[in-house]
Parts: sequence; structure tokens; C-alpha cells
Amino acid sequence: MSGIEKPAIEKIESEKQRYSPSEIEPKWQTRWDADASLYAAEGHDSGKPKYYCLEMLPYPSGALHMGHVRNYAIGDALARHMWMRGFNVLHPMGWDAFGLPAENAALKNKVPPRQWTLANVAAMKVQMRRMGLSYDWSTEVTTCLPDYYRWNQWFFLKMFEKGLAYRKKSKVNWCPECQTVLANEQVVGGCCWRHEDTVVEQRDLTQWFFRITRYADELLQGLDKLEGWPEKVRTMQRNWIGRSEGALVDFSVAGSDAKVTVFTTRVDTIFGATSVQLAPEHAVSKAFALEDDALRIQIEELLEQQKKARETDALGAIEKHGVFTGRYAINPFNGERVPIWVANYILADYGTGAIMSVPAHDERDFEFAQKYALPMRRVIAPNVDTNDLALPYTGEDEAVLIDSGEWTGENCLEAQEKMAAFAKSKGFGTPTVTYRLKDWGVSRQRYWGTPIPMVYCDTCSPDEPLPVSESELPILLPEQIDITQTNGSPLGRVAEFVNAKCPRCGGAARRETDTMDTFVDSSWYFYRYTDAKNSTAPFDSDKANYWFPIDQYIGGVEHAILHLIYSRFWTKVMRDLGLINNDEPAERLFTQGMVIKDGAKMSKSKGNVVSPDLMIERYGADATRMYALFAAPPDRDLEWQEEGVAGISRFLSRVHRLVTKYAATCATPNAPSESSETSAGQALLRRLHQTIAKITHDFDGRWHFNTSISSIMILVNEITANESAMDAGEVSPSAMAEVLRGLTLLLAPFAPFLAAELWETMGGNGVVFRTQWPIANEDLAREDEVEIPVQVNGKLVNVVKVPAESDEATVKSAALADAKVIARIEGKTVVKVIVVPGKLVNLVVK
RNA sequence: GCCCGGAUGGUGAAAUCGGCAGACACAGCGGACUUAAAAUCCGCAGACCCUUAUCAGGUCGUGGGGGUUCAAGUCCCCCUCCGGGCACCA
Repeated sequence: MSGIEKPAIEKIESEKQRYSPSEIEPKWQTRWDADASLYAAEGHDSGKPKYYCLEMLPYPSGALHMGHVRNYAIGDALARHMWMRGFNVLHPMGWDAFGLPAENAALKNKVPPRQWTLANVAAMKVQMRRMGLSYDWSTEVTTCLPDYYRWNQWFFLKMFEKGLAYRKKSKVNWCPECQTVLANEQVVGGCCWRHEDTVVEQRDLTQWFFRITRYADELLQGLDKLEGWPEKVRTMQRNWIGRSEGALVDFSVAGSDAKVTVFTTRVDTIFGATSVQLAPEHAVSKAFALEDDALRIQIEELLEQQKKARETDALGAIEKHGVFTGRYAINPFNGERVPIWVANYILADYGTGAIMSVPAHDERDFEFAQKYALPMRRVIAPNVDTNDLALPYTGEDEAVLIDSGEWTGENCLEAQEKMAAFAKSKGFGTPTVTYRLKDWGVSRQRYWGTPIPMVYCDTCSPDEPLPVSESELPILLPEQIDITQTNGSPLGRVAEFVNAKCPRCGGAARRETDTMDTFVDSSWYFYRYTDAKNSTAPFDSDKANYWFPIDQYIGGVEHAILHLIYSRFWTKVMRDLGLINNDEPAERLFTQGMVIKDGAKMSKSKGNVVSPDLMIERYGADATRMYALFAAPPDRDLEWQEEGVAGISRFLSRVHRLVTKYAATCATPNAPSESSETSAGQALLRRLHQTIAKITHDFDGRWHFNTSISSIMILVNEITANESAMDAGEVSPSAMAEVLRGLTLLLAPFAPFLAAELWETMGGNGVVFRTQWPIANEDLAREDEVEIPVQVNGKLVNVVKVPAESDEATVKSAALADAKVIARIEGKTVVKVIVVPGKLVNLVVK
């Protein structure tokens, strides 16, 4: 061999040694794809504890964004870690595949929604595989396919049977141009998104509802037990449910049989009521309007103001207006006549749509009374500070009633109970509880959703819709449909769909043409994962009961209310149907922060979107996902900086170089013994075991994977620093083997491709993700010496080295013997010496 | 208005129980290697002051102000700003 050729060969070999994610990652991806059992959950008899790790399923928009990458990187690290900790892990993925974007895409690109959606699913699945995510694809759920949505229909029938699904009139956004109902997101600035000049109307339409309010109290009380959920989410749900204790009180309308029932949380202030205020849509308002044209016009105006405010989301800022109806109501507590008004700030859909107005003790009533010069009457005196006589006075816990008949002198809170009970005993009221939570409107006048399995038969059931029989399910969504027509209900135009046979009389009947809200799909999909192929039931109860509750649910905080409340509701309904035993779907919930770029959320309109594909192409999937975990703690917002990904990539290539270089050494099976190790070997083992302890602790606790990864970097820095010692043979092969194997195992949850590659290179047995997670050895992790900072009057003077676990006296004398310390305290009196063993010494001198 | 987060170097951040503020990175600067560059490796790095400079030393410093403590990014009180949620819910 000539002297010219040799360096060339060496160069080629060193090129081959270099870290190349574009070679490593596809290689492992192919191997993993070929092994369906790799990420498959084991049977209930596996003898292992179960762990259900779940990330929120995405909408198949066609491409993953960085928010997904972050979400799945967290879930994947956790799932892999739990496998290594010996759990039987269920880690599934699916597609929230119904919804409006598919219809929009169909309009725009002339592609049928189903085709568009399934193509997107396929594309995103490729991306997920490229990411190296450990999903068990055998349990995949796609909500737009009949084998899934038939069970939506089945649940609908069960809910109908139980009275949990019902119809009522409700307000919808109606575009007169489209002749159809719009979702809230399709209303832009009060106008139709497709017809920018067309003002959206509020129409009353008969719609299907799920009676979630039946579970309001349980949903509220259950929150107290959800200790594994962020307090923020629990608070948001509490506010959303909005439980409010109060009383109903009947005011009779003077000179008629009519009465107005008001809801109040402050029945104790009723002697201060100086008017009754009705919502414009209150039945009594409407009745008065019929008798008086002038009044009717004014009430309509008030209603118009309220509608406008509702549309522009400015209900809270509405300027209060009202009109006196000319009628009076009788306060049942004191027989007093008070005027009845109609006001634009009274909501028809909360409480009874009517209130008693107590200007002296309610800020809103106060504002209104001032504007219209209505009388105010103080009926509460603050106990604590009687000088505070400014109105309105809204305190209650320390206050007493005045000028309130037989209740004068009572404490407000006590009076509330007594007066409500009194009203009940006299038959003009009752204590009650109201909720802000409303029943869940599930009707959507859209095409791409689950058909509601009900029919209308004019012959045998002209007033009541009839459920189709279970055996007819699924009611298939017609695939051949002209989506480009925008007028009217899409399904209503498909004759083959609409025309049905009446399940009762067998005659001609019409099918319901509304489809279900897509939140139905996502309310129970995670149960289907446990038995995704079941064709006779939504899932097998034994299977669900084995896996549930979800041990860890991970997703964005934007779902804190709707999805997570509907899911909790659905779980309770299924429990009451006898399908499952658990009361709550998820034991623990984690909400990750947003991914931002240049200080703003990534969005097309801002042009600051970073494509995961591009990152993977440039730096590899390992570096991309590891950066997503490294750049910030997972619960905080993350600023995407490509230089950071490059940094992680450099780090991974250092790991690759080190492990590859010493891989042959790792074949040694002996366990290292500390006593025979050189100081370099001891330092490496110490650092390894400290790192194991830290990362294990991070997984068990705060999930601050940014610091987990930084501790791996520290370990790698330590190995690099000892490289010459290793090359000189000063570190035993067994110690090197332990350190490098440990490093690879610690890396596995964060950089699975590289970990698999290195594991193979060093001749590791079996699959790295099924290898026992390393256990920290406290003896090996312990430091021999610790550095103790010495302060004088709280200011750092020097650091002294003492043997680890030295007692107070030793530390103290070491501190007092230090030259710098002596110089500093010279000529002064040491008043006090504070020694915190293992932490610091502080000398207080004068 | 109410509730929940957050504010730390040029940047992302760390400090888990009140005990060395800035770990680990990014960007930057200097050096080695190279004909050169890239890559890689080594080193420096909160601000300011004193010192010709070095060595060393000093002062200040975790949004602002007060407090508790031997000791405060961390605890208490008040305030500012940013983000999120709720909002005439009677």
C-alpha cells in the first residue's frame, strides 16, 4: 500500500464514524416499523403495573407543527422512560378527523373531505414515524371512519334513552346569504366569514343538547380530587361551571295573576329591593310588550343592544339601559309595590332572567339606579367599620341587617338561609342552586361530522323524533355529495340520506340532517384505544377497566375547559351506563406551554412558522425533539431558536464520537468496584450516578427535562475531561462500560435514534428501550469532599474544602483557620457563628 | 374588575427545603489545528470601580419600593409591566 493512499482511507473511515442522523434515523425507523410488537401494549396478565400515557390527538391538518412536536416529545420521553422502569405501557395515537377544515378544503381544492382528511392522516403519520415516536399503531383511532363514529351514534341513542339527549330551541349564528348556520369561529366581527358584508343573525333553531348540567355538581366536586391536574385548569373549570347558591323568590305582578320569579344570591337584601328588572326576552317582558306598542319598540331596542354586545363579545361593557313597564310587582317579604323594568344587562339565559334590584348593595343595580334616579335603601350595616357608609356596600360575612322587619339585627349569611327557608315555608320561594354551565349543544348543520341517529315521522310521531334502532348503526355519512353548494344544510340535499324508513310504523320518514359537534369524538376516543377494533361494542369493559384512568394526559392548555369538561362528563355517563368503573378519565394532566418564535405564537399570518420537517432534515429528529425539551421547562412557553437545535446536534455528535470510540471496551461484563478505581474512574462513576439520580427524580417529579438534559451534558463534559486518562488506561474497562452504557440509557427517552444506534454499537443486549432503567448507587454518587462557602456578615469571603459529612466543629474550625477569613475578621469580635453542615458558614462580626 | 402565571447576563435558562446568583446551552471574543476555511478542540465571559497592566482587591446586581432574617431570586406587605383565563352570571 502506498503512502499516498493510506491517509485517504483513514479519512473515509473517520467520515463513516461521524454522527449522521440522516443515516442513523431512517435505518432505525425502518427497523422499528417492521416490528409491530415493539411499542405494543402487553396483556393484562403481563405481571407488570400498567401505565397509560396519552397525548391529545391532533386534528389532521396535513402537517405537524412545533406545538405537536413539543407535546409528543414530552409524551414519548415519558412513555419510553416508563417502559424502562418496567411498566406495561399503553401509548396510542389517533386523529380528530371530523370538522370544518375538511369542508373548506373541499370547497377550495375540489377534493372530497374524506379523501383530503385521510391523505393528511397518512402524511402526518409519516412525520410522526420520522420523529421516532413510540406509538402503538395497532390501536390507531380515526374518528371520521364509520367503525368509530357508529359508537358516537350508539352513545347518542343511550343518552336519548336516559333523557340525556334532548331537543330544544336555541340561538344560532345564521348567515342569510349562505342559508346555513355558522360556527362561532365562522363569525368574524359580526359578519359571515364567506360574505364579509353580510351581518350574521341570531336565529332560534331547534337543536340537540346533551344534559351535562345533570352532572354539574359532580363535575364540580370531582375537581377537588383531581390533585394531579394543574390548579389553573381546575380553577378554570370551577369558574366555567359557576355554581352559585341563592334563592328563588316570587314577586306577583300587581293587578294580574302573573308572577315574576327572581334569582338572587342575596335574599338577605330583599328589604332593600326598589325595583324588579327583567331580561328583554323574559316571558313577562314579552307579555307586556304585546299590550303596549311603545313599550314593545323600546324592549326590542334593548334586545338589539344586548344581541350586538353578545356578538362583539362586549357584553361586559354594555351601557346599561332600561325602560319602566308601567307595572308593579309585590315584594312578598314586606308587601311593598316596586316598579318593574326591562333592562339590557339582564340575561335571559342565566338564573330566571329576572332579578330584584337592590341599588344600595349591588354595584350593577347601583349604577342603574343612579342613571334612572331610582330610590336606594340601605338594609345592611357593616359590623366591623360602621364609618364605612359608602354605597353600594356589598360585604356580607361581617355585616348585619337593618330595617329588615323581623330579620333586623341578623347576620347576613345566617339571614340568607333563614329567609330562603321562610320563603319556602310560605310558598313564595325556595333555596336553590344555579350554574353558569349550560347544556351542551351538539347539533351542527354541517356535512363532515357524525350523523345524528334520529328520524322524523310525520305519520306516527309528528311531534317527537324517533331513535333509529341500534341494529341500523352506523348511519353512514354519504360520501357522494356536492360540497360546493353552499346553500342550506348539506345533508338535507342528499335525498338517499334524508329518506328513511320510520323505525316505528315503517312508513316514509326523514332523517335528522344535523351532525354532531366534533367535541363528541374527542370525549371518549381514549377509551376506544383500549379496544380499537371492537365491532360489537365501543370497547370491552374489562379492557377499559384495566387501563383506566389514564395515568398521564398531556396536551395544550387551550383545551382546559371544553374538551376536558366534556371528557369528564362522558366518563361519568359511561360509568352510569355500566361500561366502566372509573369516575374520572385522567389521574394526572399536564399542560405544556406554547412554542413561540420572535416573541409571538407561531402562525402563518405572522410568517414565523418553523417547519418540523426542515429541522429534522437539517439536524435530525433526535436533535429537534431534544431541543424542544431542553430550551425551557415543559410547562413554560418555549422560544424556538434554530441555533439551539444546532447546539444540541453538536452535543449529540460529541456523544456519538465518545461512545463509538470506546464501544469495544464496553463488552466487559464485570461490575466496577470503587476501591480499585483511579480518581478519574471514581469521578466518572460518581458523576454517572449523580446524573442517574437527578434524571430519575426529574421523571418522578417536576418534569424539568431541560435540567435533565443539562445534567447529561455535564456528564458528557466530565467524560471528555477524562478522555486522556481513559486513553492512558487509567480507567478500568468495567467503569468505562458502566459509564457509557449508563449514558446511552439515560439518553434513550430523549434521543431514541441515537441511543438505539449506540446501544447496538456497544453490543448491548436486546432493545435499549426495554432495558432496565439504571438505578443510582448512592455510595458511588457521594462526594468525598465538599466546598463550603464562608461568609463574613453575609458576604462571601472564601470557600474551604472539608471532607463530606464533616460535623459542625470541623467545618467551623476549617473556616476560622482560613487565611482570607482571618484577614477579614482581624481586629473584630466574632459575635456569632452560623454553621449549616454541608451548606455554608456565616461569621457575624462587629 | 376578579382569578392564575411570569419578569434573573447579549439570548434561552439554572438555583427542587431561606444558604456561593447566573449551572447547562446559544450568540460573542481569544487561542490551537489548517496553505486557508469549515468542522473540531482548549480558554474567556453579569455590570461597574481601583490598578499603566498583571496579580489581586472593591462596589453594585434577580421588574420597583419597604419589611422579616446571621443570610432573601426564594418568605411577608405595597406597586409597575407582560401573558393567559373569566367577566354586568344577579
